[in-house]
Amino acid sequence: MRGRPLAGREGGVRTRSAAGRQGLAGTVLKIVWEHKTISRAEIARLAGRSRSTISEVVADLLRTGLVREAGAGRSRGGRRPVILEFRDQAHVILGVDVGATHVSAVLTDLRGRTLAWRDRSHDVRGDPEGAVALLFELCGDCLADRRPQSDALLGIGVGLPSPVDPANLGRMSPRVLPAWRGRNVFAGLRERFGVPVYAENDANLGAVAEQWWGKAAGSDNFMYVKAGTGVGAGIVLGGEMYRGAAGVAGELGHIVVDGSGPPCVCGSRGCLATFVGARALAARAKFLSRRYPDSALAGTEPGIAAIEKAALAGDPLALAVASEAADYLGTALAGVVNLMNLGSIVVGGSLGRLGERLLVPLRESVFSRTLVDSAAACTIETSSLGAQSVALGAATQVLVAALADPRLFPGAKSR
Amino acid sequence: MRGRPLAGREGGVRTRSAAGRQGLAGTVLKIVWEHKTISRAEIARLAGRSRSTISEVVADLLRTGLVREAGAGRSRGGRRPVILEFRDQAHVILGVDVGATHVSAVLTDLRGRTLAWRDRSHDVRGDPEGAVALLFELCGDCLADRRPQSDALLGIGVGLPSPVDPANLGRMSPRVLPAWRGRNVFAGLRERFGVPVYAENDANLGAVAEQWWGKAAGSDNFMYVKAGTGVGAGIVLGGEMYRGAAGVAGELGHIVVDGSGPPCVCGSRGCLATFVGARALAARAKFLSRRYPDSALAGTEPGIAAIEKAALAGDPLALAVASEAADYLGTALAGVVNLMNLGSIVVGGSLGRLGERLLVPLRESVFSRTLVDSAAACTIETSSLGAQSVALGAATQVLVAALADPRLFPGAKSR
DNA sequence: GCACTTTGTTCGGTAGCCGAACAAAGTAGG
DNA sequence: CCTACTTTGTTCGGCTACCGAACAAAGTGC
Repeated sequence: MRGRPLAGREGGVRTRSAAGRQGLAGTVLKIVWEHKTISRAEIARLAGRSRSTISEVVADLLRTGLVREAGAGRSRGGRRPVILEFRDQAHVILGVDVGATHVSAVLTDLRGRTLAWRDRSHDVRGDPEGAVALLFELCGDCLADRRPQSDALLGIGVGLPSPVDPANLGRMSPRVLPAWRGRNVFAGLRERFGVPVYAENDANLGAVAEQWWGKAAGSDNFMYVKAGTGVGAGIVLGGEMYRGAAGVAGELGHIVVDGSGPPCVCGSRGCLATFVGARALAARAKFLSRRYPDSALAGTEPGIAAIEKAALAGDPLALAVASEAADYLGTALAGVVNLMNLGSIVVGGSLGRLGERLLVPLRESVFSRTLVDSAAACTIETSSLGAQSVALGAATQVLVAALADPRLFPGAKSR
Repeated sequence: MRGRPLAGREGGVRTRSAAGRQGLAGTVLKIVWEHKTISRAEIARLAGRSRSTISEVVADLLRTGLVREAGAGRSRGGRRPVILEFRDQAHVILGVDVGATHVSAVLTDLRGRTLAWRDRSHDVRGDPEGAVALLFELCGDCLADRRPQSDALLGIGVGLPSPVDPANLGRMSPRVLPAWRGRNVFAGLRERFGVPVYAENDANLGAVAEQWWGKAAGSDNFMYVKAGTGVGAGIVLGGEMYRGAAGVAGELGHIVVDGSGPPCVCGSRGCLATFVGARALAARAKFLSRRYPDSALAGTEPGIAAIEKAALAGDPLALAVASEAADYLGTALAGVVNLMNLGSIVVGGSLGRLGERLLVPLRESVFSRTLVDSAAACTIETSSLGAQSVALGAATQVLVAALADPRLFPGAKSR
C-alpha cells in the first residue's frame, strides 16, 4: 500500500483482487472455493467484473469439473440465481513431511480434508537413501487408500527441515541433507507419479497450514513458531510467505533473550535456542528435578516427548520447565511483535501441543513486554493441527498454486 | 514468489514488471527515469513489450514534458536509436520533516537533488500552532528560492514522528501531536499550494530516502534504523514499505537485549531503548566520566549532540559510550538479521552520524551473533544523507507515487 | 558494394473485458 | 391475480491495450 494523495483522483472503486498468476480465472476459482457455493452475479460483485465476463470464465471452469451447477438459490428480490459449487473431491493432493527423525505423508482433497495419513520414524540424516524409499512407499500407500481411485492427483508438496529456494529446486541447499544432493528426489517423484512437485521449508509450511486451516486464518501478517528440536519460524507478511534476502528467514532461535546467558553455536550468548531447544529443556528438567522429587520425571533422563506428556498430565516439574520456556520464548516474541506489529502468532511443534499450559505464561510474557498498539493487534494461539501440520501445509501449497492458476489442474484448457 | 512446479509449464518468459497503479505508462516512465537516457527499443526489451506498444506510450510521455528526445545514440549494428531523456527539472517537490524539536523543508527536483533547504528549531509539541505556521513559512521560502519560478510543483510530502495511516490521513493518530487532531493540516497544505499531500512516518521516510538515494539502493529487504531521541526503524520488505497489522511496525527500541537490565516504559526489562536512547547515552556518559577525567565531556551534563561531536573528535569517553551503544544495538540487530534475513541495514539519526566509529563495533557485534547464511547476505552501513534524510524521503514518496502513475503529473492526459 | 541489423512507425488483428439490451424468473403491493 | 419493479444470466457489439508482420530509414561489417 503506497501513500495516497489527499487530492485523490480516485481510480476504479472496484475491488479487483491482486490476481494470481492466471488472472481472472484464478480469482474466480478462488472466490468459488472460499464461498463453497455462490452465484455468478455474486462473483461478479466480489471480483469487480461484469456479469457477462464472469459468465464466460465460469463456463471454462465448469468444463474443468472443479465447479458445478447445483440448483437454484434463494431469490434476492428477482430471478433466482444458479448456485455454483466447488467440487472438493475433484482432485487429491499428496503432502509429504520429511523431518530429522521421521517421514510422513498425507492425502487430502481440495478442502484440506485428510483422506489418508502415514507416519513412520526414520533416521533421515543417517539413512537418506532409505528415507527416499520410505517417502515413495508412504506416497504409494496413501494413494492406494483412496476409494474410487478415480480422483486425479493434482500434485505433490514436500516439506524439508532446511531452507528451500522454490525457484531452484533442482539444486537443494546441501546443508541439511547432504546425501540428497545430486540425486534429484523431486524429479524422481514427478516422474513416478506424473504430477508437479513443490518443495518448501517445514516451518514455512506450518505457517501455510495455519493460514489456511488453522488459527491464523484471516491474518495477513503472522508468524508460525515451530518449537521442537530447534526453534524456527515461518513468516507470512502481507499474505505472502516471507523468505528474506537469501531465502533463509525464520531463524527465531538466535534472538538474544539474556545477554549474560550461556554461549550458543551462533557465536552469541543467551540465544532463545539455548533455553527452549529440546536439549535445553531436557537439561533444565534434569536440573530442576531435585526440587520436584515427586515428579514423574525425577530420576529419569527425560526427553522432549516425556516432558510434553508429563506437562499435559499436570506434572509440576514439567509445568515449571514449560513455564520457564514460555517466559524466554515470550521475551523473544515480544521484541518481534513490537518490531513487526504482527496480527497473530501461532505456536506449533512440541511446545505448541501444551495448549493452554503454554499459552497462559506465554501471553503473560509477551504482552507484559509489548507496547499497547502492538499488543492490541496481536493474538497468540497454539496450533490445533497436530503432527500433520507440515504435511498438510505441503499439500496446501499445491492447492494454492493451482487455485491461483487453474491451468495447473489436469483437464483444464491450457490457454 | 510462489513455489513453482518442477513440471513447469512456463508462462511468458518476459520480465513484465509488477506494474504500479497506472500500468505500462508508469513502468515505462520508471525505466526512463532509472536509465536517464534510453531508446524506445531498449525500453521494449526491459519492459517485455513490443516496440510498437512502447512507441505509443512514449508518445504520451513526450506530451507531458517529462521525457524528451535528445538526439541519436550509438548504433548497435543497425540504425541509430533515438535517445529519450528524463527531464529531472520538469517539476519540483517539497519534502517536509516535522520532528519533536524541529521543522525542516527541502525542495528537490525529480532526481532528488536539493534545490532549497530550510531547518528551524521549534518545540513542536509545546507549540503545535506555531509549528504549523512555521511549516507553511518554510515551504513558501523553499518555493521562493527556485530560479525560473516556472517549474510546476508536483506535490508535498510530510514526515511525522508518529505512526501514520496513509489510507486515512484525515484522522491522524492523536498520540504524538494531539493538538493537530481535528485541524487538518494536510488539507490546509493542499489548498494553499494546490497539490496532493502525502504523509508518512519519519523512520519510514528515512528508509525511502536510503532506498532511493542512499546506501540501501538496490536492496529489497532492508531496515533503516533511526537512532536519535528514541530508536525507531523503517522496514522495507520485498521492495515495499512494511507497516504491520496495525500500521505501527518499526518499534525497534523494545527488543530485549539484557533480560536483567533496567525496567522500561513498555513493561519489560533491558530493552534496547534503555541503552541507546538519547537519555540513556547521556546518563551513561555521566556515569563513565569518572573513568575519563581528561574527556571533554567530563564534568558536564552532556546531551546527545555533545556526545556525537566529541565522538567524532575522537574523545575516548564519547567513543566508549558509542561503542557500548553499538554493542547493544548490534545484539538487537543480530536477532533481527537472523529472523528476517535482511539484505542490508542502514543506521541513521545521531548515532548514524558517527560513521566508522559506530560501524566497526556495530558490525562486530552483529556479525559475531549471526548465522553464516544471514550474515553473508547482510551489509551494515551508516546513512550518508545527514539531517535532510527524512525531508528527502518525504519528497521521494511523492516522486514514487507519480512515477508509478504518470497521471499524477500536472499536464499529463488524465486518461 | 552488398548482405545483414537495428530502429521506429504503420496497420490489421486479437484477447479480454465492458455495457446495453433482453428474456427468464422472481418479489411486492394493490 | 395483475402490475411494476428486481435480479439473474446470456447475447452481442464495441472498446482498449497490446501484439506481430511488414516496411522504410539508417546503420554495420566484410
